[in-house]
Amino acid sequence: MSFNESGIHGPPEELSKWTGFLLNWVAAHARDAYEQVAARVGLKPQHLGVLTQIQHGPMIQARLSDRLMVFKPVMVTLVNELEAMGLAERRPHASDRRALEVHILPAGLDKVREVERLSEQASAEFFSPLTSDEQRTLHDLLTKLAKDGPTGPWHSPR
Amino acid sequence: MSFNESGIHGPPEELSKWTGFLLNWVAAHARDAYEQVAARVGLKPQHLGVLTQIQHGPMIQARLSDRLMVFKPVMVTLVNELEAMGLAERRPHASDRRALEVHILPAGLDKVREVERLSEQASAEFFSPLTSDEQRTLHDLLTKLAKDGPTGPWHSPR
DNA sequence: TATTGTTATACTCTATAACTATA
DNA sequence: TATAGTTATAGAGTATAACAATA
Repeated sequence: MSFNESGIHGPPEELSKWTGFLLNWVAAHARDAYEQVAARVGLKPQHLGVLTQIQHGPMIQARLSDRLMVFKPVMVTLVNELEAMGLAERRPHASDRRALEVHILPAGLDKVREVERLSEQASAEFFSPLTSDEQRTLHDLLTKLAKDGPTGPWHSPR
Repeated sequence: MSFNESGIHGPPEELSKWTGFLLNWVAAHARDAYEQVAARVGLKPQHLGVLTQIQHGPMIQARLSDRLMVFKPVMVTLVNELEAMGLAERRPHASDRRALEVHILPAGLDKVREVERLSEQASAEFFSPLTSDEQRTLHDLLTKLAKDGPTGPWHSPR
């Protein structure tokens, strides 16, 4: 975990006051765990974001930018890298000659499946301090916050 | 909220699978809420981190670096800024002539108190989709993860 | 006039290195 | 030999601007 992607400030001792601090602390470690999973297959989380989005069918780059909430220039780089690794490829769009569809390749699908396996393991380990019931409860509570909270809709970059 | 401090990737729709994704999504918004609180008193979260640490007594810079998990050069800048704003000041350490104690000033204490007030409001609003019982439950579950989980001890930068 | 993809560029944040002074 | 503070600098990551091609 890099410094201060832990969010806000400070180690656990003083996180107890605002639940939000605690939330950030735990989330930072979850993020870290997932980053490690991605690293194990030689990818960054964003690469997996793209592969996951296109695993059941192609998507044009602009849509990927929107969905993954990254700026267009970043998506250019990500797709370049995925092409270089032979995990995905750009193909011209049938009707819109401006657009490029990003298709997943067999090797890309393999990566997705391996990461699914690894991240299920990682997730199980990460939440192991909680019972199955507690894990369900946590999931429900977070879902409520994500749905009803001020985490509203999203407007994409350009 | 800046893009991808949302963590990992993607908007809420697909966050349901791994609780960790959900966790990150919600945490990003909590972080954002707190950043807005800090911004309302003209500070960054890290400034408040420093002020909070020294509100009940001075601390030398190196300790602040450790506690807030930021690199030494960052702490130099933060304390410079706090001094420029008249919220804190450096004073020589009594016995160790290498060290500088960072003391909070009256204006700094005022800021801390105002932020406490504002962030209690913000917190209440943020977690309002949950009942008081649910909020307590969430706090307990997160505490368990922070305490027993792989969020282990910390080794400070230099 | 707006959108897609790309390049180039700026800005911020994170991290390291090197140095002085002191322990 | 190690620690405290500072300066300088390198490197990622994030964001904007501008352009050509197409809608």
